[in-house]
Amino acid sequence: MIRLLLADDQALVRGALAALLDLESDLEVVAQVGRGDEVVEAARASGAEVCLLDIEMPGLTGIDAAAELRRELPGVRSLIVTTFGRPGYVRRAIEAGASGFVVKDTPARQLADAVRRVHSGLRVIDPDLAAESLIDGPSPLTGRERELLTYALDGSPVATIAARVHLSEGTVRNHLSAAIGKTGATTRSEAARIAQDRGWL
Amino acid sequence: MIRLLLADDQALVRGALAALLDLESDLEVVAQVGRGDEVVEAARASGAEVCLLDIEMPGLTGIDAAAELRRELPGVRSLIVTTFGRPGYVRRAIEAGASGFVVKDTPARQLADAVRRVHSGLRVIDPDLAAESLIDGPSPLTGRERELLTYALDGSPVATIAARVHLSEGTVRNHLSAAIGKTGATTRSEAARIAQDRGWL
DNA sequence: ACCTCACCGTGACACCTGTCATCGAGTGGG
DNA sequence: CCCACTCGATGACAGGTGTCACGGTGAGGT
Repeated sequence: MIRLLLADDQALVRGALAALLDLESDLEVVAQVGRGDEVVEAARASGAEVCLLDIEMPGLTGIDAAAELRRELPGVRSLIVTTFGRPGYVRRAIEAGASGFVVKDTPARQLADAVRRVHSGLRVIDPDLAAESLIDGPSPLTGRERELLTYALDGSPVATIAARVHLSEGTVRNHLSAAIGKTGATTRSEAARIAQDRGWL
Repeated sequence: MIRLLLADDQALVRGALAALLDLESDLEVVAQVGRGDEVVEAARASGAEVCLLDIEMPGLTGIDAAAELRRELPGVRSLIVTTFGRPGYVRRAIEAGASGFVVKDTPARQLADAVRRVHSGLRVIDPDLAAESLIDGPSPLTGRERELLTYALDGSPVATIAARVHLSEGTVRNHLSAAIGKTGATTRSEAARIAQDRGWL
């Protein structure tokens, strides 16, 4: 009997996944949480062996939750289950110590198998995403560039961004210009979108 | 026995919802599709009585699929099940003839009840969303403004948008300026984001 | 010690963007 | 019929934006 923890901010999806996995005779959902920062505590209390983690969650990212699990409960394995198969996500998930990465597009019947493999110590990674993540390479963005791009995501004017990070307007423009060059974009909005698509933010 | 059709582009979520609903003794999932433009055909072939429709789907929106169902198979009821509880979505869903609107944040155990109510002819609408949708009013955007805003969503330069719709650059700027005023924004990117949040696109 | 690189800043320049005034054509309601 | 509204367009202007050149600091590697 493999003991599972589910972390997803959408209650309906969480409950549905629980129903799906409980159909398997060798799987048992022992905990469910809707926030990233509740994962470790719930995992400890429930004695979960495998944690299925969504990435977009309030409190803490699924990837960050996987890193925390690695530190606090090294015996627990984590499997990222997410909507967005962004190349950078795969890389960061593996670096955070996750044992698997599955997108929500995969057929439902394959999920239980992925869980079993992760539980037995194998790595489960979507082959297409692994390839993309390799050819793409790691993020070329510096810390500042990444930070400023996240603020540029909604199309804020440079002045607003500069005020938010307490920097000169010219400096912000320069960092963003560098980011635009690295992403191959022509405007900061486009650069921000591209960076997000690749999981660089 | 209520016969259900599930439409959601994420196979895992679709399968999980099927597992969840099949646990109920009076419900039966008789069809599953991953595209909006396959809904009507599948509903006809399977004899579904209630269709659970996601909004974001390839081919056709869940809302548009509900409208098509209304026309082609008036006896079939539709229940929108979506991630985003945008006020404009609720309004458009009801206008399209949907009988219910539920966000994926709601507890899993409430879904089956929602399905039963819809099947018995009642309307099921998230009360918070209904209120928001009322105070918000309908979209103030004209057709052109809405169209141009969708192209502005990714931060494209005005010149690119103008070329795409075969309009003068100045005209595009004027329409976008109007949209910026109506949304209370200061840039077209912000206006586009606000309009999308309210379900005006 | 030297080099590299990320970081912060200034100034200048060409270009893009948002706003406003103004025009004409078409549509539908009172 | 006239009015209100949308749509398309032009021109002009202030201000925002992207790029480049240049300078300076500090951390880390050789």
